[in-house]
Amino acid sequence: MDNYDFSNLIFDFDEGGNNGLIEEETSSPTSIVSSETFTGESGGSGNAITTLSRKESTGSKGAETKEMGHRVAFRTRSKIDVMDDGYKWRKYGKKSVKNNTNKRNYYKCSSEGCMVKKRVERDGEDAAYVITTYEGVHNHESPSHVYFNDMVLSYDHGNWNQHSLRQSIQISPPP
DNA sequence: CGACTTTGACCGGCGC
DNA sequence: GCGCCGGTCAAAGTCG
Repeated sequence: MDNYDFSNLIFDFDEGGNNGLIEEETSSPTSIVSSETFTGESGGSGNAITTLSRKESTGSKGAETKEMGHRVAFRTRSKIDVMDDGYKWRKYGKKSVKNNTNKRNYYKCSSEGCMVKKRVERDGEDAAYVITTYEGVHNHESPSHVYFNDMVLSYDHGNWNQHSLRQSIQISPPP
């Protein structure tokens, strides 16, 4: 399992219906959950780039009733760009951001009816790190029946608590 | 032959 | 109003 190394997990949970529910003034909207329970990175997680300044429109204007769905950002250390999480992803775009010299890849679930989008970006400072951002939820079962981490996040007064984070990545695909 | 990847161009939103 | 940035689409090409 040297392919994936969960040194830093960044959960960027954005719900459109945050009607004043989560209104932290200083707390950044981006909750960083450093989970070292995975492989106990040996000094890997040295610098945590928590400055993910998201221009969240904290301004009043709700108008967030749009179907934003879920947005989760994983920052992992992997040798490969895309992590095979069991779903089939179709690349539909590649762009280079200014903040990052590397290119950003855009993936979309190949299954019909499943408009889940995935954004994979490589860290500019640490090429070993890959930032994968999932957007949306799957409407269908995984083609390979993969049980990813059973992570149940509970929002508790402005703090994300990992209620149940199992590190057992049980992948039982057909041989 | 089919599905998927690749790359450039286009469009929209936001900032100045 | 213009320019910049980010995101998406579509056509061609490639691989299995």
